[in-house]
Amino acid sequence: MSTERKDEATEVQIKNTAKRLFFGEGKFNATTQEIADAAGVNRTLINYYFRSRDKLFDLVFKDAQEYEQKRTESIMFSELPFKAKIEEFIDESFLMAKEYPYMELYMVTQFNQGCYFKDEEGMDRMLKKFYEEFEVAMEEGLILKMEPIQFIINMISLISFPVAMRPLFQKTMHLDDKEYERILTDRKQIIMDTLFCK
Amino acid sequence: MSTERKDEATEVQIKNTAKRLFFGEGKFNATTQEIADAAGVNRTLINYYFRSRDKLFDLVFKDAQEYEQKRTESIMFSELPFKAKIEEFIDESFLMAKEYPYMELYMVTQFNQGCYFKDEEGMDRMLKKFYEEFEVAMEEGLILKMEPIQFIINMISLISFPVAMRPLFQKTMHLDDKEYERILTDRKQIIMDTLFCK
DNA sequence: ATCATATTTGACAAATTTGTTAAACAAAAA
DNA sequence: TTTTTGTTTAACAAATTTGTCAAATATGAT
Repeated sequence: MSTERKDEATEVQIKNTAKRLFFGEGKFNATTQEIADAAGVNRTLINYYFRSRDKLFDLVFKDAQEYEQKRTESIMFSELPFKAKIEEFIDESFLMAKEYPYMELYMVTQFNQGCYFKDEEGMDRMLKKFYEEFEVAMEEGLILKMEPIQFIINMISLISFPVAMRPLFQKTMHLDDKEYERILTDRKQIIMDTLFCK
Repeated sequence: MSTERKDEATEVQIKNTAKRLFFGEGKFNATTQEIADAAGVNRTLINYYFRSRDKLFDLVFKDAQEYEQKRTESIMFSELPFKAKIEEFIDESFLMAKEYPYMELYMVTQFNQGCYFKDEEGMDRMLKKFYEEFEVAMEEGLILKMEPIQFIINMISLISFPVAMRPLFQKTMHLDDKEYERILTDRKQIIMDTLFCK
């Protein structure tokens, strides 16, 4: 029996390539052949390392979910004041979106096709914490009076949508890559001004 | 040569079913067989009426695009004051989203796979008009000072995202259908409060 | 060097999906 | 009725995609 692998470069290579294709280039329907070609390996290796195409998909999806949740948790449970947390979250989100612009979209389409949620408990803990801090911020007059859920929806929407919808926006508004990057950079302040009263 | 058809019920039936599957249920990868089954017709009829699967897809996509643009145009070129136009737009969007929750998402994924835009000219005219009215509203202090493009992004994001992301949100936040409907209803006022200063 | 194990490859089989064709069927026109 | 036109079906062919298997190759340990 072998518990260790001498060279798992290929396995990692395949997984990363799949990640890049899905999240980086939006090729949600990439075939095993396309993935193998892009990774520069034989197609059969995908079956060898991951048993099936679906298994590979699930794995990439799970990893992404975990990563995103950890990232968010580390911000939300930090010692930063509420408003700074949101700023941090925006920064992180845009950074992520720069490398993997289609990730959010992929997550949604996966959920649409009946996908379960991984660490539900962790998410609940985080939401609870958020709700508490949100109440305080609202009392302080930092935020317009509203249900916390509405604030969350506002926040996620303002951050994620322009990233997920980028190709649509760019084409509709005739914006080149450089111009859109600038707009996204400017957005951090815009979002903060939109979310907070003062 | 035949310019008229005695009974185009089947053709319409297929098109509507495809529309429902794509936009209503989010089955973006539905096969011709699935579409035919859902429509209760023989699969070959899809080829008979639309020549190929792709042609059917293109047609449904084009129709949806046209419809959405017409809808928006009729509001934007109406005699309503700026703020009322936005309200109208929100109402229309939510109504649309109720029947076809996955439409926005579908549009984006189509654009991601390199799709052209239909009536570019019409869109440009509309944007120009919007920019003009936006400038006025900003001068009047109705809106925080920002680039019009940022306002548009804010608006579309706040409206469309919670609709497109509904399955994700609902599962994450443990909300049943009724509760989410209520949240969407409440959102109109929230969005207006978020977009406008007074 | 030999052996055992891990990795990679090519060839093949199976499944899925799409598109074509010829024939059956229905309905209106001649 | 016969003909014509339009519609629907079943059977087939082609293409695509996935998964399996045995053989080939590499790599490290003995």
